[in-house]
Formats: sequence, structure tokens, C-alpha cells
Amino acid sequence: LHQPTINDVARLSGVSKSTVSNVIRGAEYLADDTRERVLAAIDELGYRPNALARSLQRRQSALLGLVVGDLTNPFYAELSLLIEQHAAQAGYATIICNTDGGAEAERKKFGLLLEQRVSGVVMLHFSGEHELIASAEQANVPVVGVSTYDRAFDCIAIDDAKGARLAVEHLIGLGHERVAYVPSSYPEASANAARSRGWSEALRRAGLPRPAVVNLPDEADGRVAALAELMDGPDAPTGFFVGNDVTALHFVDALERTGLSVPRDASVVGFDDIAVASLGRIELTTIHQPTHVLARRGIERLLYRIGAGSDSKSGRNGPARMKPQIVVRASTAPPR
Amino acid sequence: LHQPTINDVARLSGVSKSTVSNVIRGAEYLADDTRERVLAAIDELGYRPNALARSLQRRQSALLGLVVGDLTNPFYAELSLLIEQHAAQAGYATIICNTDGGAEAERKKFGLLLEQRVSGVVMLHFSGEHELIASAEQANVPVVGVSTYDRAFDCIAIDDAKGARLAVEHLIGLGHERVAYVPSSYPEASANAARSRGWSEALRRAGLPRPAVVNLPDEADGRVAALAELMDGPDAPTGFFVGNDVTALHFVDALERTGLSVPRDASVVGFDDIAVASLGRIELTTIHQPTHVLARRGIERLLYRIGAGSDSKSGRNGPARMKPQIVVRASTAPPR
DNA sequence: GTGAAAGCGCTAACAG
DNA sequence: CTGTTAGCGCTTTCAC
Repeated sequence: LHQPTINDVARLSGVSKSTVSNVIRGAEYLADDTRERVLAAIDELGYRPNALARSLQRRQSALLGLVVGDLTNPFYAELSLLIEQHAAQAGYATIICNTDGGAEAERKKFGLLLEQRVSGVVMLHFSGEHELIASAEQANVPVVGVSTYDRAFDCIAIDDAKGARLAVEHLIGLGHERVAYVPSSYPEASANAARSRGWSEALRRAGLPRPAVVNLPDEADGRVAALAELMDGPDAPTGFFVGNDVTALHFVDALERTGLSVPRDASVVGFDDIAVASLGRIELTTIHQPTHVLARRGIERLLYRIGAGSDSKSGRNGPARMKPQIVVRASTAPPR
Repeated sequence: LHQPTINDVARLSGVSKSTVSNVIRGAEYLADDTRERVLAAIDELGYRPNALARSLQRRQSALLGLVVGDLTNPFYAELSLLIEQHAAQAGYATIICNTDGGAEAERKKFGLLLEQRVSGVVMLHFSGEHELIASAEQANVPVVGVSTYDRAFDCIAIDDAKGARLAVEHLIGLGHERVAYVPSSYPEASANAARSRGWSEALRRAGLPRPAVVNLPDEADGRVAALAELMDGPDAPTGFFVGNDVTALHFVDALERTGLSVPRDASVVGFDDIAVASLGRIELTTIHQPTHVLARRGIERLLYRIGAGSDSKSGRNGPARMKPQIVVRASTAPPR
């Protein structure tokens, strides 16, 4: 009725608890026949080590936390997948927490993670509440940011400002003179800020004016109406740099529902290079993010810090910034 | 240096461990001032209950397992998100496991989950290895399938065969007489079988012949070549029912890369109704799946079975099947 | 090489 | 209403 424990195995194989423990953990100096007997007992009973007990005793769990703003965004779904894979490979199980980008949910889930005594946490989104990170570090659980930047923790991310500059320079190179910025609808605060900075920087360097930031309503109809109005005047932007691909997809959609066409009437550049962006029907020009590298290096960093254990801040590094690359597709063209 | 424990709280507030435990667990019959003192100590120390210890003692963790075949598929990403939300609301943390549809990864991750002593697991994909489920049930951890069907566990899913029939009947109604089936590339064994069954059933009822199943290569170039060949003859299918939306997107893409156009030269119906399917550029006709209902009912079922605890199979139900609905968009039209 | 013993941090009777 | 007690299943010295 109750799950077999190490005691049951010990009894059945006629050795002591500790011997069983030794074979489970693959200790050295074990008589071969002892090991065999124990192993036999283990699978006769279908014994499975209890990670709860082990973690309690070791004061170190095999759990990692993963905080995601919006799992529904393919970019984050892919990062999540990759991180889970790497974690599993290292023997860790991943507790996933979606925050919907909200600070409250984030705080609550973060608390959950700390109670579960995760050994570390990966943030794919951070609302900026520094106390959270402080409480984690104080509890000795390292935090790393992947594809999100904050000075509160180690992070590995793309150079957002540079990516934005690439995007805007591409548009400028095509001949666009009024290039607007459309922030992504899920506020990745830091990324948005950096991308917006890159945008104005590129404009400034080219000596071009800076059109108003285009904030669109969340729901589809409102978006179309707002866009129709925006695009009406003679000074309407002809090029748009959008904060991320998902938003860019919606943006193009809304634009085209107003009767305009991309790239004929307006050019659009996204950010992330999610899978659908390369579909023939979509062909979105965008800034590529190397998800595999981000995930791998993020996990490496986290595991290193977990391993480094109590020898304090030893592991703390400056933020690692990857070089962005632009992928030119068919959503951009010279202005009319 | 080490995290504060219940003992530290007890000492600081001058009461015993159990009293602290009582206030944490919100026991009744507590003197108000005792509670206050303890509460004060708790946040002075920044105490956080250790879920590991609690779970060990209670022989019941606050962890749920979530097994996903492909988190990269927006349909599963959304289900995962919803399930995590519901789980969190019920106080459970969700351990996510991607299997890539492989039986080996599934077995390995499933083992991980059982070692972590999850209280239950939700399968969004199942490779069919019944021993896994048996080992879980024997360890007293209930398993439910959401949007996947298998007789080994409780499940809540759409009626796949009926959905397939709707799709095919829609094509037939439009005048298509050669309607082929394109299985999804990630083999959801049971769903694929049921959808294929629904497809032939609809064809049979209409007295139409059954074209060969269209199995396409995984990589893009191969797909295009294979399709070009398939579409070449005079008896090429004019209507296609594709196993899921992601595959349908790729299918349309490949078709159009051969120089054909959808829906002019061929009609395509998908399955799932993922978000991108409704984009103006895509407008994929598809079978809608009520993700919210699936997730909610799946979790309800799981929590019920967890709660039902040892009073055995009491909770075991027949599979619940939801009615599918077709969403007609612009990827289907009468044949030329 | 193997066993005995002392906890890890918490809960849950059961006394007081 | 609060404290005492006995573990949950495992790891880890330290003797034998």
C-alpha cells in the first residue's frame, strides 16, 4: 500500500539502510555480490528513491524554477522547451511558472518556488521587483535571466539596443524617413526600453525625426481603428519597428485590415524570429535571437552558480550580450 | 547562513514548534496574541516553510507533473499555460516535461516525476507505454489525459473522429471528391488514428474513394518536392484534411512553394484552431478545440482524484469527449 | 566493506 | 489553547 522505502529494500536484501543508500548513490568499495542482491531487491520491489527525503537531507533539491511571462509566445515556448531539456539532462526537474507579465503573479509564484526549495531559477521575464531577487539570493538560490536583462541578476541576452538599431537602419537603408516604434504588447520592461533606445539612436544618427511611439489597444477591432487613423495623414510613418514578432504579426494583420498592404504601403520589422515568421504567407523581416545559445549558456551559468554553492558571489558575472542578426524577408521594401 | 526553520521562529517568539506549525497551517483555537507574536517572528526572520519537509511528512507533495509532446506547438503551449494556472490556483506547482513525442524521453521523465513524488500527472501526449501509467497508479499517483485519449487513464478530449468528419464533410460539401488525409508530423498516435478513422468514415458515407495518406518528409525542401510530385497527376487530391494546424501551416506553405495556391488549387482544413490560424494572411479553416474547457476539466478531474486519495478507483470515469466545431475561414473553397 | 546512529524541517496525535 | 513526542525516507559520519 505504501511505496517501498529504502528500509524495505534493506530488509529484503538482508543488508542495512546505509548499504542500500550506498548502492543507490553508486558509492565505491562495494562488494559485487552485495550490490547485486540490493539491485535485485530494488527492482523486485519497484523501489524508487524519494527525492523529497533526499533533498531534505541534502539541503539541496533537484528542482529548478522557470519564470515565463507568456508561454503562449512561441519565442518563450521555445526557450522554455530548451531550458527544460538542458535541466533534465543535468538531472533537474523544471517547475514552470507563468506570470502573464504581472508583478503580483510573479511575486506569488516566486514564493512558491522558494518554498519548494528550488536550487535555482531562470527568469525569462522580470517585472523589476528587486526584493524578489534579493530574497532568493539570501536564501542562497541563484537567479539568472535569459533573454531578459536586469542588473539584479546574471543574465544572458541579446543586445537589444543593437538589434533595434539593425532593424531601423535596415528600414532607413531602404529609404524610409518616418520610422515609428511599436512596443510589444506584453511589456518586457527592460527589453522594450533598450529596443526603444536603439530605435531613437539609429534615427538620431541618421538625422531623422522621431515619430510618436505607436501604442495600440489590446483587442483587434480597436487596433484596426487606431491604425486606420494613424495611417491617414500625409505624415504617417512608412516604416515600423515592432517590439516582438507576435506583436508584429498582429500589427501587420491590423494594417492590412485597414486596407493597406505590407510591404507596399508600409514596411514592418519584428524581433525574435519565431518559427512562423518564415512562412511564405508571412515572410516577416525580423531580428533573429539565438535561442539555443541563450538557453544553453543560461543553464550553464545557473548550474555553475548552484555548484559554486556557498563560495559566495564567486560566480557573479557581468551580463553576457549576444550579437543580434537581422533576417531580411518580405515585410520590408522601399517606401512608395 | 542557513534558512530559518520553524525552530528559529519558535525560539524567537517563545513558543513551541507545534504552535508555530499551527499558526502556519491556520489551525483553529489559537490565542490571538500568540498568533501575532508568531507572525511577527516569521516575517522578522523572513521564514518560509520548507515544502520538502512538509511533503515528506504529509506523504503528499504540492507538485503536479505535466507531460507535453511538443511545447513548441502553440496548441500545447496554451494548454500548458492554462493547466499551470489552474494548478497554481489550487496551490500546486507544475513540473513540466517535454518528451519530443519519444517513448524513451517519456519513460525517463515520467520516472523523474514519480521520484519527485508528484501528486498527480497530466498527459498532453502519451506514447502508449501502459506500464508507465500502471506504475503511477500503483504508486497512488493519478494520471489524466488532456486532449489525448487512452484507455489507460482518465481523459478529457475532443471527439477526434467527429472533428475529422466535420472537416471532411465541409470539403465534400464544397464539391471536393478527392480528399486526402495528411497526418500531423508529431505523431499523436491515438489522435491521429481517430482522425484518420473519421476521415475515411466521412468518405465512405459520401461514397467517395479514399486517396492514399499523404506522409510528408520532415524537412522543408523534401516536403516541397514530394508535394510537387503528388499534385502533378490529374487525379491529385483537391482537398486536404491535415492532422493539426502546425502541420497544416507547413503544408500550405509547401503547396504554395510548388507554385500552387490555396484555396484556388487546393483546399486545406487543419485541426486545433491555434491563434495564428485566424491571421488575415493565414485564414486557416480548422476544427476548434476548446482549450479552456479541456484544461479546466482535466485539472478538476485530477484534483478530484488526488483528493479522493486512497478510496481507490472511486474517481475513475469513462473518457469525456467534447463536441468539436469547425471554423470556416479562407483556406477552403470549391475545387476548380 | 558494512552497520549504527543522528538528524534534515516539518506534522500530527496526544497530553496537559 | 500549547507543548511533548515520534517519526516521514534518506544521507552521512564514524566505528567495527
